[in-house]
Amino acid sequence: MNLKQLSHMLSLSQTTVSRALNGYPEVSEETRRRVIDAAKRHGYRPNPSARRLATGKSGMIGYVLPTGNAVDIDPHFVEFLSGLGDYARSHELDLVLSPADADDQETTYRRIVANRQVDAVYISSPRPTDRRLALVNTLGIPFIVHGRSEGFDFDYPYLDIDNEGAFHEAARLLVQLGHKRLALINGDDRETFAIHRERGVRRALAASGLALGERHICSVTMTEENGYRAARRLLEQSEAPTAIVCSSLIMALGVVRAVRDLGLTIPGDLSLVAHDDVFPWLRPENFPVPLSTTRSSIRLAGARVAERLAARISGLEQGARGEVWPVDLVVRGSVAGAPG
Amino acid sequence: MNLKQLSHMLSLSQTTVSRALNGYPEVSEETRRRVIDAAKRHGYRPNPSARRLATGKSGMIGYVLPTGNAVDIDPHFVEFLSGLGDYARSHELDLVLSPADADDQETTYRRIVANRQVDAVYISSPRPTDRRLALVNTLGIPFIVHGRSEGFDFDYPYLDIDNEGAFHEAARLLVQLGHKRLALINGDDRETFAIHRERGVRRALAASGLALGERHICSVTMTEENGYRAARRLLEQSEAPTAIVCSSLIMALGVVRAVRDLGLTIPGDLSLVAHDDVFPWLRPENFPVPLSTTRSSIRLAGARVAERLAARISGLEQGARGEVWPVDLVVRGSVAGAPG
DNA sequence: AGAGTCTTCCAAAGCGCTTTGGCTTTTGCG
DNA sequence: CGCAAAAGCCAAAGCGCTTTGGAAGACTCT
Repeated sequence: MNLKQLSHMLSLSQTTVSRALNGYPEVSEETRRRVIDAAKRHGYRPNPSARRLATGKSGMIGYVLPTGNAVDIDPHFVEFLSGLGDYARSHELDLVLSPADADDQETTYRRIVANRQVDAVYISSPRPTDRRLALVNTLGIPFIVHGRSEGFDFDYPYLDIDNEGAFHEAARLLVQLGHKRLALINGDDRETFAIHRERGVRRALAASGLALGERHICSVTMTEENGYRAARRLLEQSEAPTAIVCSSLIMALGVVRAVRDLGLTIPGDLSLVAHDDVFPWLRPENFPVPLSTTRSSIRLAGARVAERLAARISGLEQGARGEVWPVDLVVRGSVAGAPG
Repeated sequence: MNLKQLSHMLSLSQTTVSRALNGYPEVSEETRRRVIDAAKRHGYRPNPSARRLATGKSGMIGYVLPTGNAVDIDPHFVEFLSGLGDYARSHELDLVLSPADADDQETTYRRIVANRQVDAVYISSPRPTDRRLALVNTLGIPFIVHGRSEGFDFDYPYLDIDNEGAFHEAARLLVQLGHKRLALINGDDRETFAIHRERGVRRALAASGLALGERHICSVTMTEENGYRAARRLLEQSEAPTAIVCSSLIMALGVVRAVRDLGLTIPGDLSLVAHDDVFPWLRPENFPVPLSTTRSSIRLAGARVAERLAARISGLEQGARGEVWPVDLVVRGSVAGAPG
């Protein structure tokens, strides 16, 4: 059933039917009802390809997926996706993933914009002066950044959590508990979130006249193994930290293993706080010693990004509004006063 | 730059230019060169919307993403996606994720097929007589199933791993080591993979006159917490198993924790084997006691599915070819002879 | 009553591509 | 050399929608 057939069977022109369906005012309320009714009855659905060709709108949102043999998709992605899907489903929005060479995403961005394949895109894990951001900004497609960049002279719309505040709070708590030597096991420090987290920790330490030693900070991709290695390295040095703040639950798994291997205990010898993005399959309260966390549901963020993307597409949201979510500090058994 | 402009500047008709570009034979080799050359020089790229409207082909593959408040996307998905992306990237294939209510995916399948939004779809985590499979089969869109269904009277193309064989091998090893009481911590037993795994274990036990007790089998969604609970339940009963086969690394984390909480040891009191889909962020060799696994890279499967999907779209692959990958059994420190 | 203004609808022109059917021009062959 | 077949190209008709530019009739106002 296409527009032609429908309009013919209503003895109306395609114009009128199209307008009636799309809510234009140039059609009487009575005809509109008649049209909508008939459309529903016959299960008419406008052909998206045709509509897209005519309007340039696709009803999809895009994400450029960095790929490559050595490139792993972050497991956080799937949780974010769950949230995005939750919202998108109820609005008949589809998500198109365009795989791109991790080292050349620009080509892909240009392609999907030039082709009008999607109405909006989102960008995740941005870095300071991230090229994707600059590009997308000049290309003029609606977008939202999940996370934040830094060092640009223009504003842009984003959704981020208060990474600095979260890690500041975590570190402050540890300092208050008497810890003098804190360490940070961070994610890739080329990404803004990691920079912010480090900043938060440093600020908390500085407030008490302490500092984050060169050898007390690690920046690695967030795997269990890297968490283990980092922890061993930290704990086996002479000035071993008495508390560790860790950027992910997955790495925290490794930290816990390292602590055990070294015959130490949590929180007796080491206090541990990690950031929790809220995975259904790995929960901090179920760690051998319940893990204190800074918690923020990445899934909710996904839903919110979808919502704002939809709002931008429809013109409901405009401007470069940034949105920063506060992060909960959840204290559990893994922190205690400094030993000695 | 569109076709009209390009053909005009070449003093050719749109017909000829289009044919030259698409490799049709009705055009001389010389003109073809000339056209291709000009197209490249001016960076001409056919408008996909227009092409899609004319041909009905979209150059995208689809996946219906089950969503809902209580629905979590499987973390395996992201690894599969990495593989899919690897292949898709090199072939300029995009992936469109259509979120659907987990309880009503049919509507979405019908929509994306009716709208010709994608050229092919894949289906994952199928169940016996899975309705999606029957639907997609009648809708006549090219598809591939990742996993297998059962109980249909038609054949279909799929890619699966030898789940039964893998778990058979694992169980057989344990039996050979003298274990009499095996337990299985399985995934959702409404899904075929879980059924196959159980079958494999049973077969191995039966071969030695043993059986899988009613109380020695669990079927749960694969989270750390569920692994822990299942293990406790198993190990605290009177006829506690001396060996456990477990359907995922994530659950195995929970099992390890439970074993510790109970003051037992691996492999002294309990032998453990788990299935490993090969996550970059969690590796069996890094478990407190290196974990024996049945291993199969789900990422490679993703790449292969993409490859076959592409082949089906282009008509290169036809028929209902099923492909079953063997699974490696990797023995590490977590298995030993039965205690006592 | 006539002019001007809404209201309601329509015909037709795109959007940019593919493909059908047909028209010249070459080519092959007796 | 003449004729049929093949080669090479083109004009135009879709694909199914949106949107522009009217047109016809109903209404208001003086």
